Amino acid sequence: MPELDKTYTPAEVEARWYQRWLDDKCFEADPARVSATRPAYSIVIPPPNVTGVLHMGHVLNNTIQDILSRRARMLGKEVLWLPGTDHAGIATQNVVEKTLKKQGAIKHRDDLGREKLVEKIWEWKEKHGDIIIDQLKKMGCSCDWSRQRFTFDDDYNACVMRVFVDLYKKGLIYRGKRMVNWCPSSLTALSDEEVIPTAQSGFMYYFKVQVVEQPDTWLTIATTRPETIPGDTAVAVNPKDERYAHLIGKHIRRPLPLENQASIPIVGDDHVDFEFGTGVLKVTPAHDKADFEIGQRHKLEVIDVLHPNAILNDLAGKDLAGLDRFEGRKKAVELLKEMEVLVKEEPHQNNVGFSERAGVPIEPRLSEQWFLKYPSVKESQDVVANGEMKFHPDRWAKTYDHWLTGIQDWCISRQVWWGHRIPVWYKKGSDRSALSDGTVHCGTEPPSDPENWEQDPDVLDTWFSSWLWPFATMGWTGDKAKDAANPTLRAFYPTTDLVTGPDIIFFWVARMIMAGFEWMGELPFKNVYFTGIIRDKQGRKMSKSLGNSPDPLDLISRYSADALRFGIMRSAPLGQDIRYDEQNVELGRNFCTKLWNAARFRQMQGGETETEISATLLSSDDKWILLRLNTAIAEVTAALEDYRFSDATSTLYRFFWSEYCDWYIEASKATLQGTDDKRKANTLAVIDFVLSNTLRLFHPFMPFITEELWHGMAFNADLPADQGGNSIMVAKWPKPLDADELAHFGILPEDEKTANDKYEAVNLGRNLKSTFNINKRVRFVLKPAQELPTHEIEVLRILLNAEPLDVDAAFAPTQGTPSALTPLGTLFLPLDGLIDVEAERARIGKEVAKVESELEKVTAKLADEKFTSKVPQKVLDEHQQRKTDWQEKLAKLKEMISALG
RNA sequence: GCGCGGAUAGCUCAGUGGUAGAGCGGCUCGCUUACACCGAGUUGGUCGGGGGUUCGAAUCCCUCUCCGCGCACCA
Repeated sequence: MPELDKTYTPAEVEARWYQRWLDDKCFEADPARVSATRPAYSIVIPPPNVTGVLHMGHVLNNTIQDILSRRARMLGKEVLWLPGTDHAGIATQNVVEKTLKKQGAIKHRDDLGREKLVEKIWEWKEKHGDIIIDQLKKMGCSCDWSRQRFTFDDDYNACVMRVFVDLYKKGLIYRGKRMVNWCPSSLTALSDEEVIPTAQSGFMYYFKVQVVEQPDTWLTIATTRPETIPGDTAVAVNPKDERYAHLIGKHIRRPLPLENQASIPIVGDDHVDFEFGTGVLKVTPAHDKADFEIGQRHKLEVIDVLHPNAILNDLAGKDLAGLDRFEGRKKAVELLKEMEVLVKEEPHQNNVGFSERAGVPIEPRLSEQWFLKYPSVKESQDVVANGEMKFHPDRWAKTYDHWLTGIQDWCISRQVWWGHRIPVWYKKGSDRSALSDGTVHCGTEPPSDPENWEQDPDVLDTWFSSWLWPFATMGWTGDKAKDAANPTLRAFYPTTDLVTGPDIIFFWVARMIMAGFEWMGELPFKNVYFTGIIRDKQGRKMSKSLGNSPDPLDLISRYSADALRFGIMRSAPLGQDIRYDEQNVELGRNFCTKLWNAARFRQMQGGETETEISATLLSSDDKWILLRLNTAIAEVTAALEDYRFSDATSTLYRFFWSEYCDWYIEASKATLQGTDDKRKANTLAVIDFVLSNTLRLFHPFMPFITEELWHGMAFNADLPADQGGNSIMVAKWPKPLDADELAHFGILPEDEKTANDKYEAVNLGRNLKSTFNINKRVRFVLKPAQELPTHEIEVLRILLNAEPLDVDAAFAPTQGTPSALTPLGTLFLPLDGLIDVEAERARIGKEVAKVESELEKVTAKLADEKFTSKVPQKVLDEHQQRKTDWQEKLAKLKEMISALG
């Protein structure tokens, strides 16, 4: 056995093993190896932004995927964890544009033009694209890097084009002039999902307008956006509103712009809520979704008073033109004041939609966009509703179902340049509003006479490429015969698990399911695990602007990747948000150190790795730890099968730290420090057995240190290469000893009690020592309740740190000797009158009080006829037994007090 | 407004009808030949409030309060 270093050096170990795993192609999936006895297991990574950097959310998400993948390998499956990145259209273009502007290279993207800018973005991608991938590698992620994909790869691009053309031909993609969410910063349309409603404190402005036909009548209108008054083309009231109904059909004078105070109609529309504001609504069809609909119903004029970048245009009038929308608001209020029509302004809370990527308020805007009527909606809804696809936690199924029920068409076009260009060409000189077969071309290839055509300038929403991820990454071609012969698709689609955040359930998960059905005829994954959101200690979401997100790479360098992984998994209960606390990572590091030292301890006992355990030589402690190991294996296995990762880590922690290290190893020192070589070798065999199982149980969580120790302890030595000889990654996942094996070792369930009783006696003895402030080795005397083997006495002595431990059935303590009732008998701490009798009396008195109170409770219950007559026999027996136990204990405690004198 | 989570020890969380738990922290001891990134001991709770069902409720029902999230509305 090679000797382990005194201290663990994770940085060196982690780098070395990761390279070795890569060299040995340990992560590479081979569809040819899939068989009935070697089933496939697959996950596709939620592709991070190609120019992004790793954050804690990635750590959580990818640790889980790695745990699932690594365990699947240990279960003997052929595993494909398929990695890659996405091009994140708007975000990436924003970053590059901003950088170029900062460098002074451009003022506006038009200065460079489409081709040049896209070139610059590619340069950026080449430079930054591998950062996040390298970071995932630092975490230990066991992805098949040979299959790494990017949403802009040629093959992938072809999939996107094919899908667009297919949907277009099916009539599901159409072009329409509609109100969309417009981002004035990125100058593009956004889908509803990319708009985040955000509470804003603003003002509600009340202003009055004159009814043209009745100059004495004034109406008061409430608005939050006075700058859009020049775009008003009507005011609306509810026809059922008695205050105003008689005015329908008349007109009011629009106050702005000053040079064009047009007369606009008063219309009746049910949309108006007469409880809200004044019950009179100004209608701006160009700048509000609801207003646009009112406008449609009443055939109102549409006046767009904003430039695309939200600067007011000439139609807003000379006072407002050229102002930004927010400055324009102030100016409009001033003008209303000057005209003396501003009635009041009140602070007002409302929700304003913000662009998810650019962080600015979006502007509802009428524009020509491409829309998609979602395909395969019913299948997608059913597959989750009927439980064929499982969500964990399953409450997300309800959210998913709700969204699909009220689903709206998806605006898929974006007015940026970094993205998949829409494969539609228009015949030059043709009228785009009246397209026909001859004037529009939609195809994966340009028209044969490209000089006569112009391609649509728009690109597709990034999610329009991401929704194909589960099969486009596997080489899907859309050709039935080819795809049927594609070994990767055949073996690994549908994938097994998807791990993602619930915030992208609509953006991504739902759409992937639809795409799966539409083009593969099948669901894309069988289980979806939704992680929680990582929050800081105060419960705030982690964000760049708050600066409360730690850098995972920094954590790795300070604590190791294993520590980070273990720490984050320990604090991530199923379905709940995670309070991140660096202490958990520190605890992960401590755990690694403990593991390292426990392995070193084993090595220091010498001897080769022992494999044969002799049933006849097993001590009660050996049997106990084997039973505890069985429980731990069963618990961890069950927890992982239910995606309860933090439960799994709790079990690992409890088993290893408290059961194995604190009790078993300490107890086995009786043997290891003894002179019986046969027993010693047998205990070492038990230790090796337990450690080799422990390392395997830990491996999915802490891949590096477990691999290092697997080899360091030579547990790989006698194993075939593909079963752990080469790497712990493919060692067999532990199984509890079955009934036959337990019988072979002569282990009975009640063996657990034998050791437990002993440990309880130890606890009580230690407690005695600390009560009397004894911190040296001292003499204990046990007056045994039954005969004890010498080995057990030696274990007791070591655990009690007693010198000596006398066993004396006839022990007659001097008055005042502290003692404790233990399952093994009465344990005395003879201090030869050195103790404070009063302190001891107080100590036992406290215990008496507790026992008396418990006894009182149970006695009262048993005296209550309502209780005894209604309760099941089993519960009654339990209570009876409890009463007897407390009574006995009380009697003995009283004896102890009287023995004090 | 509708829906979904959550409220248990100082902190993070287990605990779905039968004697309230764990880890961390705090405090007190201790460098006993694996480990001070450690060991031993100890201290912490009328289980958010109120009502109900029950012999018995942290647990089931009703109701209220507070925190978080989603959807709708948002003039």
